[in-house]
Amino acid sequence: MFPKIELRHLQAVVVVAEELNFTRAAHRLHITQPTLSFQITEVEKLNGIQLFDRGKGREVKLTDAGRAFVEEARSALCHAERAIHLARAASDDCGTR
Amino acid sequence: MFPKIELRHLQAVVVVAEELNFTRAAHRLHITQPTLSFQITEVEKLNGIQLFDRGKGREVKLTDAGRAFVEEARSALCHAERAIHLARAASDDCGTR
DNA sequence: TAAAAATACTCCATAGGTATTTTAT
DNA sequence: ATAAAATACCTATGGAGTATTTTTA
Repeated sequence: MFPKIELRHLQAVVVVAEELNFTRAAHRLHITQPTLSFQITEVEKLNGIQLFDRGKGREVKLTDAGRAFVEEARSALCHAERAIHLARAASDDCGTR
Repeated sequence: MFPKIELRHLQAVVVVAEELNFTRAAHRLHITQPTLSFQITEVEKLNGIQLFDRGKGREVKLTDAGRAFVEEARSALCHAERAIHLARAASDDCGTR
């Protein structure tokens, strides 16, 4: 019923998918590489899915499951931000009415 | 850039909006009423928005901002769940291929 | 006075960090 | 030899709980 992840996990997966490099992704997210590594592993373990192939060497690749996940994750993040923006806009309307 | 809330907050707002009663909503969320009360306040404070009118008495009402927020929050939660479902489906495809 | 939300406080789980190891170029 | 990811461990923040107070219908 309740998703076993938080927005921070979605954000993490999306950025890693864009960078295909944990170290750079961690910088963008303002967290350390081990923390990011753990977050991704957490998402995969908790939900029984494999999002990235990183078995062979240091090259990080999206799996098919990862690609599907990222697309929806982007939408979720987008709507979450819109929720705040629209609520702010509605509040401001009241202020200037 | 990064939303100052997590999915649990979105879930909390959505359920309170449906119940219009913090105690019942808390039950549905499997948390206590004070915890829920605090979560909602947190969302409002951190983002400078007012989602519920609960100044007068014990009647809880959605504000305009709240209504806008809830709609997007539902979408965000929906996409988050779909992210997991689709990823699982993609994984299973591989297994049965 | 009863029912519901808010407040005060306490505590523990866990998110995040540092240090290190492993691995593949 | 280097660059990047994983692992181990530790700490501190804050998420969640219990107890209590406030409020109004």
